[in-house]
Amino acid sequence: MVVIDNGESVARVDPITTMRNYMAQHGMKNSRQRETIAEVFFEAARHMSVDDILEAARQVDSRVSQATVYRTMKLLTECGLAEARHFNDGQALYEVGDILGHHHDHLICIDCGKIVEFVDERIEELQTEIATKYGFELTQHRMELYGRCGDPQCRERGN
Amino acid sequence: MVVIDNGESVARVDPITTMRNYMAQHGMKNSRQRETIAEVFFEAARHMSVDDILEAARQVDSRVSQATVYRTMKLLTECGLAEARHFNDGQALYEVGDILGHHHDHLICIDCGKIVEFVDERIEELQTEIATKYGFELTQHRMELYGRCGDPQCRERGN
DNA sequence: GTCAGTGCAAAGGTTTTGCAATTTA
DNA sequence: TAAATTGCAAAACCTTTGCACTGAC
Repeated sequence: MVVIDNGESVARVDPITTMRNYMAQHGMKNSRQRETIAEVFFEAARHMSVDDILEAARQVDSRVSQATVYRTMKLLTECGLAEARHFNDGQALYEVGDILGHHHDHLICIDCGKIVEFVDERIEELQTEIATKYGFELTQHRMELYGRCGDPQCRERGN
Repeated sequence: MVVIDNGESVARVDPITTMRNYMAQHGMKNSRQRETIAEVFFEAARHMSVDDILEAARQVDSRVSQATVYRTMKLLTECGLAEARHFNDGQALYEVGDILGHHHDHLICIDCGKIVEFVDERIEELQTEIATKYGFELTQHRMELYGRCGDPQCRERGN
């Protein structure tokens, strides 16, 4: 169960229920694999690649294939329950969607790969202002800051 | 010839000269293909995929291969003369680097694919502030706003 | 003449897809 | 039982790379 507190009201969204509703509304059938994949993904609640998810799902049920993970994550993305990120132009990383957690942006260490999530309301407001200025109706945005984290334990790439 | 006006001083950077200097400093040889590719890329000065660049280069010199375009764009990226963008997780789009044009962010129409470039100093400042707050030394950032452009001529995707 | 650059095609990595078999409702 | 889902492997897609040949210095 995830709680969203947007400062005005509190909504409770259960991702598994949301997924089931979405499937029902779209003439889709549920399956053992989809439930397993969704469970491990929402339980971990962190940035996971398809292979991470596959590995975790197989610990619960060894009969899950990579293709099904790809298909299920696409489904969850369509629901708005998951979002794909491409920080490094390699494998996509999935994280829980805005409707479950708070929207946030990312700060990524170019040496150790550490990812910090943050929100800054001033930036959110400026983004809307800029979109409006150019006649756009904003639907989504992506902001990623890259730098060196300065952590003493930071291991440079290649170590 | 590209002019950079950063508000304090004005520098003139010729990309072809910069590329030649870079190659000389790195024990590389120039070639007919590299000059052709660089010429068409800097002349167009817009977002171009590798295939766009290949097509344009072949109109000048039919003996240019895709592999050489990839290799040359990588070289130009290392020089800072070009930057790769991945707006849609498909083919990369290249644009001229910050040292040639002003740094800018992007507003992308999700219906017609139109790309608007913009700069907002307030956002630039906030980004640095946020990175500092989390102990990061900012090296680079990426901000993309997605929405509907509201243009009457906007053709929805798939048309 | 030497060594870097090229073109080609093959290989690489990630994601999608066709299809027969299976599972769900 | 009909229709959607699965697993497998092949294909698709973008990009990189090995190698013999070409071309720049």
